[in-house]
Amino acid sequence: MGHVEVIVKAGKNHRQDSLDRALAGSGFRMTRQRQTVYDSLMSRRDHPSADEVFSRVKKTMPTISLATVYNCLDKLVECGLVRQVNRDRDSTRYCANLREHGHFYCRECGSVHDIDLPSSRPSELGLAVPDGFTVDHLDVNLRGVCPECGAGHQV
Amino acid sequence: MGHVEVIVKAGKNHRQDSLDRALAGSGFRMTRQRQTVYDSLMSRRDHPSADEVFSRVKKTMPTISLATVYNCLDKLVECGLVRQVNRDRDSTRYCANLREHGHFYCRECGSVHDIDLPSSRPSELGLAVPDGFTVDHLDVNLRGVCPECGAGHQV
DNA sequence: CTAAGTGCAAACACTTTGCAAAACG
DNA sequence: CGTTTTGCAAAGTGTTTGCACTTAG
Repeated sequence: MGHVEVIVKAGKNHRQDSLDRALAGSGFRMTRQRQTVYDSLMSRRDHPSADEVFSRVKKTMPTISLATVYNCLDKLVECGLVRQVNRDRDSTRYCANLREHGHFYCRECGSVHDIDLPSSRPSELGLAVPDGFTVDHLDVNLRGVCPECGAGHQV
Repeated sequence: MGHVEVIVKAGKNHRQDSLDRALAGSGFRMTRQRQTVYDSLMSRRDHPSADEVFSRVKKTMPTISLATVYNCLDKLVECGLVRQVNRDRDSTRYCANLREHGHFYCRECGSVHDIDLPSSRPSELGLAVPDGFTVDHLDVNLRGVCPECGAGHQV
């Protein structure tokens, strides 16, 4: 029990350190709201929308507003701690996994899963990018059915 | 001149045939609006938003409404003649290129370019999709700077 | 004829903004 | 203390919907 405590605390301190550093690095201030939003994202590594983050954060900080959640999320994106994940016209989702990765969207349940990329360089994926194009960012999305939803259908 | 005429006419007839067939195949009716919207998409192979399609189509059909353009585009997507292209929260764009391909978005000018994919199967792109996932669709997006915009910067 | 499609305006969901009050450094 | 950030409500954007009128088959 004491052991678990230590790990959790260490995890949280480390988390807070990166937040502190990242905010400072981009010239932003540390606020209770930003910390709470970031904690919420880091503690559950799913892909919540701003509204879902709002709901979660309201439990520990009932006075926070949705606009502030958007604001905090934007700042976290700006300082590079969080990635935005867009799936068609759905609400933007937020992802605290900074590893280069793509996303799998389940057509049935709407869940989002991270998919590792072998490389972030288009040429290594066999993509034929014509001369003259400079590629900054590669975004790979898969659609289909996740194991939970597929199980029912395929016997 | 006569030659060009013939080609253009043939192109248009072929185009109309596919539209006829695709609509019929999905149980939709042919309308002047759908034909005009489809022609507009096919004649300029760029990636216009619904609003841009609306502007273009209004020139030849001034009474058409934006809602109808959305409606027509949706039907064209449903019968498989057109693909939707979403870039973050931007307006949905529409693409009449049915070859399997990805898209390159220029950060500077916002232009969209088609990028050929070597395969539509994730495994052939080296993507590690965990067991149990069924993949229907693969969507690859690149961000960066296109040749026109890049030229100025890199001397 | 009659079901499907159009055109309009109003509704919608998600996101951003303007501004006074509060809080960080 | 001076800025930055918050919280609220209001505006904005892209898209969809409800409904009377029109049209394709």
